[in-house]
Amino acid sequence: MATGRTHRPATRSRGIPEATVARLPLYLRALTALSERSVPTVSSEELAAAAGVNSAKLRKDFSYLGSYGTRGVGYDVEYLVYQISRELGLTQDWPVVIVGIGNLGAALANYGGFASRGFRVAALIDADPAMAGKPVAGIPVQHTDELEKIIQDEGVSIGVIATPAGAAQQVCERLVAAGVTSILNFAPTVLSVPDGVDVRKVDLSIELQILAFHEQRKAGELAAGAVVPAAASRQETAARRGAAAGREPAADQGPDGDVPAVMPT
Amino acid sequence: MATGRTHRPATRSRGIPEATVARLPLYLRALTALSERSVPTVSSEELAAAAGVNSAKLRKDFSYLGSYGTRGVGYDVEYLVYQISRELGLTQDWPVVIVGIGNLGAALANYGGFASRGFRVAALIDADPAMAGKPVAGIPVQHTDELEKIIQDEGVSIGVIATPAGAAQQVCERLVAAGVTSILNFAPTVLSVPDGVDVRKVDLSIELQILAFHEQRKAGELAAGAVVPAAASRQETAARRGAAAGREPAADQGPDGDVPAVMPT
DNA sequence: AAATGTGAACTTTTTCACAGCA
DNA sequence: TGCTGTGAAAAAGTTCACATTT
Repeated sequence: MATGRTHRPATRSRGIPEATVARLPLYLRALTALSERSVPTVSSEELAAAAGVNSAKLRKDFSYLGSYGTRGVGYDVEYLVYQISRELGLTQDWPVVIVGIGNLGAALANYGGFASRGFRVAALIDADPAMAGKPVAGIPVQHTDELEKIIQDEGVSIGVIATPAGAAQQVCERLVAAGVTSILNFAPTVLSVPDGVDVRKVDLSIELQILAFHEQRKAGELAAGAVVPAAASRQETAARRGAAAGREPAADQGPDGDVPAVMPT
Repeated sequence: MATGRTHRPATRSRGIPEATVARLPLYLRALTALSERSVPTVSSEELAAAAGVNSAKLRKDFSYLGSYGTRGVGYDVEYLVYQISRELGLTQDWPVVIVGIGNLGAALANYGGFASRGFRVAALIDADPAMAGKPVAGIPVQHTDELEKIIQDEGVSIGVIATPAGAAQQVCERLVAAGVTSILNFAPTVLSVPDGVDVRKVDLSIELQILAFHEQRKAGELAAGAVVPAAASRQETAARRGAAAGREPAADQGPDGDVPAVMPT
């Protein structure tokens, strides 16, 4: 819509598909693990297995970044780590504020994966005056009154909302007004933001509900000679509805693709 | 190599697209809010706005469930709440165990949205003997040794893993061996599970990295006459790479679709 | 008049399969 | 020979636009 350019990517299109972007952190994690084990190169097959995707997808994903592999050999681990990090913007410093230091906010502040990879917790903010000054994960909690000042002083462009649902929209608006342009929302609400502001949502109960949906399906299918030999008759099996629901096999995927099926037994 | 059933869904496919399933909890939440305000009916337009999607998508989604609306009128809120709940399997009781009661596990145990909507925290499990018996969110923590017994006794089919990454795969295998067939994984690892077991992953650092990617793009695009008038020159703007990257406008989406653009300013 | 439900067009994502290169 | 990189095909998801129903 907005841009008038609707012709085919004429020359070198820098447009990485959203689905690919969402998988880059996955590859990066797998690569980092390999790097720590001093593995010098890796094939698309191996890396794909480690990341839990299929190798064709991985190769296609990488092809959007450029030609970073060597035919007949594979990918240089260190080099790929660098390329993906740079593509994701992790070679720069991202100061982040966490608003709402309840149970979840504290967990986030303590979460190691946050601090690594270029993200730095610039401030913890809570509306409760009793929390002010109290250190969480070694960082003193500051009062909401300070929000705008902190964001401007630290140059924060990414905010994390871990407040109750009722406070989220208001916090969001203050963050945005102060200059934040990317928000990670843990509150179970739909946030309204102006154009140009990115919101990503993490919702625990939604994930559980999706699992429940598939779980129910499995219960309904257990008569049709499916998998899952152990303990299958535990549910009340309320799945009475449409006629014999002969859909897919029971195997299912995670949020963004495949889950490698490796029998541990 | 588990199931041999690969035939096509023969007759009336009860197959609800995965993307639709992922949005049902969103609709349900919006509907529940309307229900609490005693709103009797709602149009696709209104409901879509509340859920943060577009109305055509919502109607299409609902069409997979059946014809639950009334032309010229809209949808009966209570009726839809019931239908979606049932479709998601939330009309039955889902006992859930949470393994790993650190900061995050405790946050999850305390999270209200968990307990509502059919999910019941059947047990909190931690490997630390010092935690045993200590109540979290009113539920005494039990030791990992009890894991199998709890799952069998309570008929648990959904497990939540909130352990450190190093313990996750092992916990996962014990859960699965004991009969769990759906897992919500908060540990930053790819879990290997047998066929027929569902895994969904929630990964805080991945979400942040995706935000960083888009944030970097914005910084690189700010020369091209984009949006974001306020405080735009804060980043180091390392985005020097491909030639003039004239892609989309700066507006972006969340994990599963649209973000309503409502200027608060 | 208003709003659903849905074929059809379109877009995005995944998968296939193999040419091409080290 | 082995593995990448990628066109082309297939599948999944989204949006359009309007016939249909209340």
